[in-house]
Amino acid sequence: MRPRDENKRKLIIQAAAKLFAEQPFHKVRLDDVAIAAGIGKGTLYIYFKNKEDLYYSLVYDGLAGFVGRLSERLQPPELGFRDKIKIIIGGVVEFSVQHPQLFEVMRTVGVPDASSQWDTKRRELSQLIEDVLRQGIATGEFKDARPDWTAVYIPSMVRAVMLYRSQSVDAVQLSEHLTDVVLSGIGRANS
Amino acid sequence: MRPRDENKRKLIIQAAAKLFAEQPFHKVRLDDVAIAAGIGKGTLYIYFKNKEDLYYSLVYDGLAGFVGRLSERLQPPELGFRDKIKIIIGGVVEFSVQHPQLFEVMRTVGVPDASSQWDTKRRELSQLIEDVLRQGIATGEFKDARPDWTAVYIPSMVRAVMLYRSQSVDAVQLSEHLTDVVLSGIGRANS
Amino acid sequence: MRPRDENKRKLIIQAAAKLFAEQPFHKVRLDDVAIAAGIGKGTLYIYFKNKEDLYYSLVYDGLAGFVGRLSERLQPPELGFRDKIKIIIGGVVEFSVQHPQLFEVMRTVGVPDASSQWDTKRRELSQLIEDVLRQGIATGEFKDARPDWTAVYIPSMVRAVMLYRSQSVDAVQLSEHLTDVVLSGIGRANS
Amino acid sequence: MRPRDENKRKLIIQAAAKLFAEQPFHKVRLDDVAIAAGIGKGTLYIYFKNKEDLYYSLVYDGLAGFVGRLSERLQPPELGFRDKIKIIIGGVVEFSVQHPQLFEVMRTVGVPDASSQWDTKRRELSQLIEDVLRQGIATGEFKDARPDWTAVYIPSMVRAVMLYRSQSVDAVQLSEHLTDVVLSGIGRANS
DNA sequence: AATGAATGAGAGTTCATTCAT
DNA sequence: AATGAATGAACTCTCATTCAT
Repeated sequence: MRPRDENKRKLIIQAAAKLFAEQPFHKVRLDDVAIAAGIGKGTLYIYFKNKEDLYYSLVYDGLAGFVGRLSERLQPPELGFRDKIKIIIGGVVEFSVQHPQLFEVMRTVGVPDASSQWDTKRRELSQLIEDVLRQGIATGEFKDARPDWTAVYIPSMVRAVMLYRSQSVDAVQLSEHLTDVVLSGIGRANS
Repeated sequence: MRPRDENKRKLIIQAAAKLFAEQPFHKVRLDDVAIAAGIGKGTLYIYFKNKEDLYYSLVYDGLAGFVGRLSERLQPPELGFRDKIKIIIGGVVEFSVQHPQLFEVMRTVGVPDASSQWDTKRRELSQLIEDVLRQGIATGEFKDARPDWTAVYIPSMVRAVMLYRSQSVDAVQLSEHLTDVVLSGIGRANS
Repeated sequence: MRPRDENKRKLIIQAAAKLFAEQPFHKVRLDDVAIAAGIGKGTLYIYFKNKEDLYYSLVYDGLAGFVGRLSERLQPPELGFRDKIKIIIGGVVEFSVQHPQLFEVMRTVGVPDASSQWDTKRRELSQLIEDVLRQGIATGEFKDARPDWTAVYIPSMVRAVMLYRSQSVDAVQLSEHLTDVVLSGIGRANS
Repeated sequence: MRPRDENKRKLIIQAAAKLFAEQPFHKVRLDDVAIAAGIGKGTLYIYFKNKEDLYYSLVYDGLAGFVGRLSERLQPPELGFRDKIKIIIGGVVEFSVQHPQLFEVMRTVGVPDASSQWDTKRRELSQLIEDVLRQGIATGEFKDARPDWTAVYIPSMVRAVMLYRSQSVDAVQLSEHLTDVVLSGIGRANS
């Protein structure tokens, strides 16, 4: 008996991510995913229930990894809240640059069953950001009437730039610009 | 294929908008669109070249109307740049509230052929915003290294809130919060 | 608009009957059915819900026609019960000769959902026979402890001969033999 | 593919018989057969060439055992032909009661390659019955123009009752009724 | 001998599109 | 212009069979 190769799942997800990034869901053929992954078509169904499952697993895996890593980076107690915001923004930008497919993929995704796994991870990310904001508000470092909204602003801003301005984006510059806007806004005079 | 009855076209677009808002592109059947619009399936092809055309036309129409109206509202020469930003944000929010389907629809949309009509309109909106920003920068009222980026931030922030926080959104409150963040940021201390 | 051609249903059923008679259910491809009927594959799904539906419809139609005709032939009040038995046996034999595919088809059919349409027709046939038997019993012309069983014997006997002895079957001879056996049995001495 | 463990073969056949009795051929998955038999899927192919082979082997085995046993029971030279008919009918009924699955299974079976093994066994059974009939005819005890046909009637009658009236069947009663019909028929008056 | 992960041909079914009416 | 019956390409998914272990 051939042992279940755990790498194969990863392999499939990678191949699929690429294809889903290039075309919308309905144009991606599982035939092509199988070919790209170098496996048989039937094998897909050993690792994933169906096309949707593959799709959401892919988003989930990517997001879960990212949120996990980001969460760790925010642990050090010596970090100030502004530092944390920088880390968050930097992290989101970095992720969007390193996994453009994945970021791209999430565009097609609607709001799935709010119960679906990947949505849970998305909420987790929002919560992570919101928590940082709330702590900063508590110390008076931030002032924000709706940190829950601000928490969803941040990833969406990155996404928008990557989506519509991707050719000319420098990660560092984008991080700095975003941090600037979020922390200080663009208004200068007559405030 | 030449629209004879302009009303019928609107009818179809309305019916389609509802369905495309509820389900992703590939799950919407033209059969259902025809039924919802109360017309025959073949009639769709009189008014639209194919499914994609219907889809993009729908987004285009909505967006074009919005951009047109917004553009007009920004005409009065007595408006200050901060007022204009408020108008823009208010307009986007208002649009997203009044046409949630349309706003929802755009989620599925990827970056279509950059040449596609609706993308043109999206760029027009971005440009509209960017222009206001640049003018404000010129007068020293705004300070922004990348107004082109900021221009895409704004609609994306609205979109994100509508998408993920839609249950609890009050239009006025959202407008104000957004304006606040964009103009002043959330940072208070140590700036 | 092309009007729904009611002949088309018949056409499909005929083509399908031939194929289902030649091969077991799972070896019949709908592709081939469509080709044989000279229609598009999708058209099948306008007239039938799916492969099973086509299959059972086919059996049902054939059986319904037969039971209807047989029922009429048994109407004349001047018929004696022995005549009626002869008519029934003759009818079943004739049907099995004229529609060998259909008879053949029924072999594959299991006992479907007892609720399925075709089973209803089969029961109707059984009942028709049973009624004749019961009437004959009432007049003393027949003696049969279980006319309900005898009613199912008769078609099954025809079926068996057609299935396993089909090369050498003469309809008239078979009818007479069956009538003989059913009415008189084969025992002669020592009864 | 050479059966090493004769027990395992039996095990598989038993498990398969149950499944094939419950569903038509094409709905039975070898996966399920393997699970039901408590063995690996690949093991099936050690004992049987393929799905069809398993299927026919199953029928063959059951039938072969039955025909063998029946044949023995008919050996005693002191038996009269009527006794033999009773034994045959009783045997068929008993078999159909004890192995309803197997009996049920044979329904799906078409006329396979007339060359297939199981058909040979079926012919053997027919021949066994026909021989008894012919001997009875020779002694004048029976009168039957087509004992070859009568030979196929008998099992088919049992099958039909088991298939369509199975809930209410008492083996002894069925045997007696069948014997009655076959030997004496149901006609009483005016013969 | 035994296994079950892997395979991929082939099946049923859907649905955007066409076209006769 | 309007229709919906007809189409068939293309899809997802199944499952008998193979084969590395």
